[in-house]
Amino acid sequence: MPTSTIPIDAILHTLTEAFPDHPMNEVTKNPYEVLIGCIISLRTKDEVTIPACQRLFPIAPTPEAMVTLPLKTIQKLIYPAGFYKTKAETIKNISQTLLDDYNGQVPNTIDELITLKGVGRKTANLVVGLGFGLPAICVDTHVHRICNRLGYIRTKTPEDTEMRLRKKLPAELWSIINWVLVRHGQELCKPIGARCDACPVEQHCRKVDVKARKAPKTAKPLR
DNA sequence: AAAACGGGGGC
DNA sequence: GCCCCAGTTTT
Repeated sequence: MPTSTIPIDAILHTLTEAFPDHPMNEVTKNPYEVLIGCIISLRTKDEVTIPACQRLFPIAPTPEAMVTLPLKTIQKLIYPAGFYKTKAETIKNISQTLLDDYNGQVPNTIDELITLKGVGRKTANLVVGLGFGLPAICVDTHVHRICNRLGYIRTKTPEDTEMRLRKKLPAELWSIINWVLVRHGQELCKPIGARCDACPVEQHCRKVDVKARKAPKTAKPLR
């Protein structure tokens, strides 16, 4: 009984065993801290982001506490995460906006979240999914690539992918792809040189557009 | 759609 | 030094 449908739920279930939780949710599930953690994580690896969060959150777990911290203090706490000056300003600015416009609460809708300066679609979706536990899809290049590589969908841009996933994928599976597919993409299902040998879901994969690593050049022509 | 922006980390 | 990085903002 061959089926033309990719068993996406089985694939996600298998990958969830490999990547049980989003790193940020191992630090906090508090919406405010998730939001601030997302700012710290911009263009920054998890292993640097997490310690920065663990230094900052105990000192300033709320917008009220955060706005009392001098900018320099925030900068120092998050320093190794990079972009520390901009990030500190963004963190303080967001906290003040939450106090001014949202009674100190983090809004739980994409539309409201993206009005905060420094918060875009990706961060907004992570806050909704990780902070509030609501269905949210955060499509990046990894998710986009893997969904197409599996043959689950065929789309040109991450935006298209997000739209298609909203239609095709059951809402209860939305938020888990935020970390499962990203992690999978970072560690195994890479853009070039995918490690299909170690892939736990290779049996389900159609390997659309899988690129091998280019053979190393054997010799440079001398002259 | 593409560039600008920003700074530490890996190599 | 040079390039990368789960992004956001501006042109």
